[in-house]
Amino acid sequence: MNMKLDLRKIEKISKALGDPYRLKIMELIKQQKCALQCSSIIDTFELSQSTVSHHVKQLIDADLLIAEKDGRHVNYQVNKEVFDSYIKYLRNFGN
Amino acid sequence: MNMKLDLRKIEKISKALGDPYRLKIMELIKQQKCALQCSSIIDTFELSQSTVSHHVKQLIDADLLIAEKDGRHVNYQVNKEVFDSYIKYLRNFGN
DNA sequence: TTAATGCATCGAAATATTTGGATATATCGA
DNA sequence: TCGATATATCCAAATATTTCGATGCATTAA
Repeated sequence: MNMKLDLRKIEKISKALGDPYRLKIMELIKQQKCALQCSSIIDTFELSQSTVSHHVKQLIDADLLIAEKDGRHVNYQVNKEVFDSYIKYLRNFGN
Repeated sequence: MNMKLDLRKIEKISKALGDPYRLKIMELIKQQKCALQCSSIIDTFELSQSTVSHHVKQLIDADLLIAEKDGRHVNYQVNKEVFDSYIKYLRNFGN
């Protein structure tokens, strides 16, 4: 797909990744074979439900996560395409 | 070199990249053939010297920039190694 | 239909970040 | 040496983010 992210978007993605809980949420979701539900995330941290929801929302707003509603639950998946585009941008600075 | 960054470091790097001025500073420095001086950065933005200095400091603290003193000036360079390690970490999420 | 569950949103307090002025320090040029 | 230049640091104000309790809303189970 190879989308081109503008600077505003790069900033948003970076900001979303710049928090320890959000990084751990990403890792949790990555480690799942299948998509993860929010309640599992809540069980993992010493954070209130609303705080976890807020963090997850930021990851979704940055398009790092894809949310899929499934009845009462919501399943989250890593948006690999956006990660790839972010990495592509960062490669400008590396090798 | 292939250094392994811990989560705390990943967070710091992400946070450093999560600001529009700091992203533009990185781009400015990248675009230089040779290293850039702080005064050039200040001329580029509508920000005070102390604010620019503060932003540059955060990039240095995250090891995204290498500062080299040269008389009255300081030259900045992108730390490609750290970018590569950061990209390597992010690749866990992408492809 | 009603109660319970899963998640989102609102509002407010606590905390962190951003910003610029003032000042410090080091170096250069005259 | 003395004044000017380049950058860093300190402080405080402005702004943004994080956090949680309360509440709302949709869905499922009884």
